[in-house]
Formats: sequence, C-alpha cells, structure tokens
Amino acid sequence: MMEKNYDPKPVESARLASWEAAALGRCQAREGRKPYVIVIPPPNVTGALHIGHALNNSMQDVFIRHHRMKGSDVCWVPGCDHGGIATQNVMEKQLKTEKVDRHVLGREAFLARMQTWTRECKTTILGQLRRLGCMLDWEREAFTMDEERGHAVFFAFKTLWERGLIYRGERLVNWCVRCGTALSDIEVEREERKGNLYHIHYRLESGGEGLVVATTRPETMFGDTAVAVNPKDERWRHMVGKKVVIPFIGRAVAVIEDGYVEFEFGTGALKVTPAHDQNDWEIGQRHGLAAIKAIGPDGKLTEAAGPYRGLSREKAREQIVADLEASSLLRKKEDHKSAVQTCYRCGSVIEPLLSLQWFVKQSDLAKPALRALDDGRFKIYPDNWEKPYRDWLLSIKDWCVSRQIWWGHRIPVWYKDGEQPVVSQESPGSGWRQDADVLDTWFSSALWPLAVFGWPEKTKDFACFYPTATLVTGYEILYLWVARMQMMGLAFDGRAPFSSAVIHGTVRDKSGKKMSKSLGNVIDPLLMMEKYGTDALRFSLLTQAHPGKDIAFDEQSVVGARNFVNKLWNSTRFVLMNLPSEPPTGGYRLEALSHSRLELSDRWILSRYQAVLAGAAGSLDAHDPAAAAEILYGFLWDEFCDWYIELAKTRLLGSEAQGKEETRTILVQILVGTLKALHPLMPFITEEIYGALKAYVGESAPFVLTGGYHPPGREWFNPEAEAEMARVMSAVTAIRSLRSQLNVPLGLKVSAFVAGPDSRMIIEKHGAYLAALAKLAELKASLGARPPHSATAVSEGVTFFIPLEGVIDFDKERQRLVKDLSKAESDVAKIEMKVKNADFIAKAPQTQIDEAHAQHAVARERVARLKETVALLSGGEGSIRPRV
RNA sequence: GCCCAGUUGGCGCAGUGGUAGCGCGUUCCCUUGACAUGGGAAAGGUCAUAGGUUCAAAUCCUAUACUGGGCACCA
Repeated sequence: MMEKNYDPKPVESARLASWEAAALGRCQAREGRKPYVIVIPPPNVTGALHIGHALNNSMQDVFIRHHRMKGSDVCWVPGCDHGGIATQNVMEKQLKTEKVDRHVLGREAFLARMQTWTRECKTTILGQLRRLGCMLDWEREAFTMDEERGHAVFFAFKTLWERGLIYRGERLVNWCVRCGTALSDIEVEREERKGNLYHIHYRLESGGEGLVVATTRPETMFGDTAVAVNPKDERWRHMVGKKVVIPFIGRAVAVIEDGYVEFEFGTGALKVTPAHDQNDWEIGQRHGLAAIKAIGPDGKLTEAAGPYRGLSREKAREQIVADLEASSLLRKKEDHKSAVQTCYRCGSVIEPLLSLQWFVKQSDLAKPALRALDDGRFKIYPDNWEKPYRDWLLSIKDWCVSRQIWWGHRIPVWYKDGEQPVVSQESPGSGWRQDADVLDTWFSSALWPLAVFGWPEKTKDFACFYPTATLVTGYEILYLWVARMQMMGLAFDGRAPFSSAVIHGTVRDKSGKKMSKSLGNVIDPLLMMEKYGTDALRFSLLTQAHPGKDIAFDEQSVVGARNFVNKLWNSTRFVLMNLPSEPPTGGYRLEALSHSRLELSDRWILSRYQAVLAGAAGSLDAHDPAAAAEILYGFLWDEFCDWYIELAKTRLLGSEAQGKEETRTILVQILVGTLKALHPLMPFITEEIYGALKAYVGESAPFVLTGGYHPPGREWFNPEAEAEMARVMSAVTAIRSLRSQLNVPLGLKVSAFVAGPDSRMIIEKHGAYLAALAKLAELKASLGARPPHSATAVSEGVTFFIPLEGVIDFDKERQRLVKDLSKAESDVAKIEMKVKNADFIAKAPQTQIDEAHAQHAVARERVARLKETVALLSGGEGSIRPRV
C-alpha cells in the first residue's frame, strides 16, 4: 500500500541499487551505432560538490536520459580534474593547520599526500553524482592525471612542439605571489579598487628641477629604466634626452618620448618599468630599454631596491611614501580608482613579473575554431555567447602554460648542459634533469574529450564515441575550457570535439549574490536532497534553468518541487485505487478505445496530453529543460489532476461498466505517459511509479529508460474538444465564484436553473460535469421565470440561477451584478474599438477579423443577459419573464 | 571606453505582433475517501522611460536611465 506522503529516501536507495545492478549507464562501442555522447565537465578534486555542480549534472542527466528514451545509445563519461593550483592550495591549507610547509615536506612526499587526498575526494564526488541519479558509465571513469590521460598530455605537448607551436621565453607574465606561480591571462580577474596616485619628483642628474612623474605603484620605481613623455607635450619638451635620478638609489634614467603617454593623465610624465608593467614592457621593447626586476617572485623587493631590499610590496610602498614625504619629493597624493588584477584562485594581487615560461602559440589554433563556429560545426546555446566567444578567439594571445607548482603534469622537457632540450616522457639518460614546472591544469582539461576515449591511440571507443554531442557548462569557463577544447580537438583530430555547448547560468543565493563560504550563503545540495529528496532538488533547479540565465536559488522552490513530486505520487495512488489488483491481460490500451464513444473530457485530455508530450520532448531537444518542466508541471497539476481526475471520480463511482473501463484506460495511460516524459527530470519517483503501473499499460520493460517514451497511441489532437471544455470550465468557475462570494461552501449541494441561448445544450451535454465540479444537486431549465431568492452567474452563452432562500440579500445581489455588468461592458467596448476600426477591417488578416467579431458577439450577448438580470432584480422578485 | 544581456503584479521568473501568464507569497472559504506537501475563490501589473514602425507592440526599431556580465584599459 502506498503511503499518503511520498518518502524519497527508501525509493532513492532502492532505485539506485537496481540501476547499478543492471549497469544502466554502461555503453559499449557497437558497430554501426552512433551514440549520443556527453563528457562530464570534470569537477576539481578540491572537496565536495556544490549546488552549481548539482545543476550542471542534472542538466546533463536530463539530456542523456532524454536521448536514451528516444531510443539512442547514450554514453556519459564520468571523471575528475586534478585541478592544479586550486587543489594544491587546498592541500597547503591543510598542511598549514599541521604547521607544515610543502617545502619542508619535499616534492615527493607532498605529491604522495596529494594522491591520497585525490583518491578520497574522487570517491566523495562520484558518490554524490550517483546520489544525484546521474546515469554515467561508471566503468569509464577518467582522471586528468591518470596514466592514459598523462599519455595524451605528453603526446599533445610533443606534437605542438614539433609543429613549432610551443616555445619557451622570458616574458612579462601574471605572477601570483601567494600561489608562487605564473598564471595565464584568463586566470586573472580584475576589480576596481580605491588607491592613490602619487606624484613623485625625479631630480635632474645634472642638478636642477627635473620632473614629476605620477604613479600608483611607487614601489616599482627601482625598476625604472626611463621616464617617458608624449612627443607633442610642450611642457616636458625641454627635458627630453636629459637624465633624471631615481630617489634613494641615485640611478639615472633617460627621459624619452613615446606616443603612448597621455598628457592629460597625472603629470604627463610616465615612469617606465618594463619588468613590472605590460605597457611599460612594450615601451621598453620600442626603445631598447633594459628590464630591471625590482620585485622578486616572493613579492619582496630585490637588491635593485637598495635600502628597501627584502621588504614586501605592501610594506615597501608604505615606507617609500613616508620617506618621499620626509624628503619632500612627494609632490601630491590624490585618490585614484584603478583596476587591480587578482588571482582567480586565491584573490591576491597579481604582480606582473618578467620570467622564463612556456607558451603555446594560439593564433594558428584559433583559426580552425573560428571556422567551426562560422560553418555551424559548433554551436553555442544560447547563441548570444557566440559573439564573445568569437571575439576572444579573434584577439587571442599566447597561452602561458607553465606553472611553478608541484601538482600537475610535469613539463616533459629535459635539459643537459651543452645539449639542446629534449621532449620526452622518460629521462633521456644520466645527467639530464627535467623541467621543474608543471603544465597549466587547463592544458589537460583541453584534451578531455579526446583523452577519455583513449586518444592518441586509435581505439574502438574513440572511433565510436568521438566526437561527442553536447557539452554542458557555465559561461565562466567558456574561454578557459570550452574554447581550448575546440582548439585542441580541431588541431589534433580535425573535428569539433562536441557539436554544441549548452551554457547554463550560475546558481546564486536568493537575493542574487554569488555564493561564497565567506558570505555564509552557500547551499549544500546534499542537505537539500536529505530534506526534500533528490527529485525535488533536481526539479527545482531544472525549472529555473532557463538557457544561459543565472538562478536566484530559494529553498522555497525545492519545497514547491517536493510538493509536485508528492502530487505525482498521490495521483498515482488515486489511479491505483481505482484499478483492479490484477491488471487485465495486455493492459489497458488507448488503441482499444472507440473514438465515437469517448466523452468530452476524454477527448479534451487526450488532445492536451498529446500536445504536452510533444511540447516537453521538443523543449528537451531545444536544450531547454525549464520549458519542459513547466509544460509537464502545468499539465499534470492543473489539467490532469484538477479537472480530469475530478471528473473521473463520478464516472468511476457510476454504474456504466464500459465508461469505467474507458476512464481507467485513459487515467493510467496518461499517467504513465506523463511520468515517462518527466523521467529525465525526476528519475527516482517516476521509476518507482512505473514499476507499479507498467503491467496496467501492458508493458514489461524493467526500467523506464529501457521502455522509452510512451507513444500517444494515435492522433488525439482535437481543438473543438479543447474549446468546448474551456466553456465548461468557465461555467464551472462562474458558479464556484458565485458560491464563494456568497459563502456557500462547496460541501453544500445546491440546485441551479439555467437560462440563456445555450441552456438546452448545456444541460444535455455538460450537465453532469457542472453538477460534479460545481457541486450541484440538480440542474434544471429555468421555466420562463427567474426563481425567487436566487443568485445569478452569467457565463458564456448561459445564465445560472441558484435559489438560496435566506442567503440572498436583494440589494447586494443587484450591486454584485451591476459590477459584473460594468466589467462586461468595458470588455465589449475594448473589442468594439477594434471591430469598428476601419483600418483593422481593411488590413488585418481575415482570421483575426473573424475572431474579433466572434469575441464581440459573445461579449455583447453576455452584457445583454446581465442587463436583463439586473432589470429583473430591479423590478422585484420574479415579476418579469426572462427571455429563454 | 566598446560589446552583450536584463528591466513584466510583494519576491523569483515565462512569454519574439492580435484584449498579460506561472511559481512562491497575500486575503477569504473548505479537514468532502488521491494529496492540507491538498482543494476552491479572490486581490494584485498603464510589461523601466521617451519616441518611432504597424490596422495592432511586453513582443520590432531608435535613443535614455538603471542593473548584471564580457572585453579592453591612463601609469
């Protein structure tokens, strides 16, 4: 027996066990089959999954299950990313609590600990994906740093090297002082910060006034190798070619001219520090200036800083400013907002630093990616991301791929004195030492779709599963990851690694703020699953996952989804209660229904059902789970439960045997069809219910997925039935509304009399529906007169009189109707404007004109009947005969 | 600075030319054998502003304002 309220826990664990026992997610390469393939965006092994992962993976699971339901082979590859800097930072924090430093531990021991941590973390993450219901092919689990992927990374590096696309050089790179490594340009974030603009006086070497430079970073002055002014700037012309002296260290630098300098900014004189500023670096290149490092990789000032050597950047600035002030070299200090670059992993301020790094040339790799986008081999949904994606590729710069950390793929280059460097996975022999750096974690991520199927080996899997279909991810890694996968895939294989990228939004807190541990607004998906069930969490996220849009996540929405899950459960309970304990042989079949026998509600719900199934599947084809969820939610709750089931109740209690069978057939068929359509969104409860219902629809598939979507049986589309049912609903609502206004509870059955042009038809064809839904004891034709003491409800083509002795206040009833009348009249006026507009009649399409005329007639007829009724009431009880 | 998106009832969001919808919340009524994680009824919006196109605009166009994002930045 089903419980009154759905309890997700036992159902989830049982269903999970049965899916795994059947290895439902397993997909093997089969000759001649082209499966639908997704590779998971591998979560970093930095801890547990967050709510964004829950959204990301729910969406993928929806697409996977949807395609499986449609009959394709599907393959979804699980795995994790080693996560480079991010993961190393997690470990370093851990070590800090133990008061250990990785340098004390040593590289070997540190990596051993990382391996242990990774194993634990992978177990956690994969376990969470299981609990989410993700139908991954568990036997394909991959890791960006396992042996196979290591092989792919080496092969890719070697190939790029051989093609001349990898080089090593001393460049100005983004250096994170805290992480102790270089970063690529897209790993740097910018934020506006308040700071100061310092005006500093540089004396002339030969003695004399000199000039004043403006800078936000006085601590870099010891790296200055020139002062630049704009060639058109009259103010400083006399200084050009002279030499000025850097304070405190007395080194002299030349005053040069460069068009880059803006003369409105600051003093119009720019101190040039090629080793610590990108623009200064470029000026330095133009003028052949030396680059002097004033700040080291540790963030401390170097020997070049003379007396300030060893101070941190921050300390040094303070000290220098104080000293400048004391020696009255600080001419001005003004407030200044500037864009500060920060590390995307730890948030500390980036130091542009001149250092020896490895780079991948990008422009040749970007071209095929642009072509793939232009000719449609690769599409982004929603397509408004295509422009930023294209722009990024067009203005791409070389990619710094070396990282000065330990956790990652070691750069496979070996050095020996007096020899050319050698690219090799193993040591080329004694005396060779390997490059100490590791590759950017995104280097291996970029190879992910290739590498998970065994590339560069020519495996059967690769032949069958590559390229993949859909990549589901967030817009924040569009360049970092998506673009690079496209570039690498196209470079090594010639095909786009996935034909479409579906971009979802970020899950934020309910006020729209980004979730973060420090703000304390993080939602734990596991907790949500505990409280409301996995289906509820998934459905909640999916209903909000409109293409590309961020989600303001409110726990209330999970409550709502939980209630919907419960509604599904209870509608099943109702249907099951009205079915025999033994299903008929072959089950209840829609094909067996005689079309001519079906009554209005049947024809209506079947028509709606067919439209809903098509709409839901179409939405999923269009990568829009939110639209599918909305369609199915509305149908199940507002149409199937609130109207069809309510009508079915009287028929199931009635004595007409064939009618009962028809009702049972439609109930169970539509319920099964709808829950199958819901299955990609909420796999657990739908699987559970399917188990209980499948015999009643004559099916024996062990799982929803293996059975596939439910065919609607035949063509049920019926606009006439939908229109007629809409009239029934509006009549029912009119009576219910009347009862509510007069405080006549639905529990109390009342009689009603019907008048109006359509009254005869209404009684004959809809009488039973009205009686059932508006709780009427009887429904009779009004025999010419309005019954005394009755309230009036005016619906389309029909007027209902409900005698309510003692309840009706004569004047109030009249007021109520007058209010209805004025509203009805304003409706008429609106439509009349349109109908009487000559331009409209002349230019609008005929269908529109016909429709407007019909609406006009209906509205006018309603007004007429309301007027009549009001007149009746004004003339006293029942004294005037209504027109029938 | 350039580009993109958003601006719809208290909150969160649908809605790509024909008299504005959903969820949550609010008010009133109802514990009637699927479900109070429920049912019924109702209140609440001149669809950011100003123009334009059109017989007809939330929807198309143009400007403006605000919000968010991407890219590029003047030290």
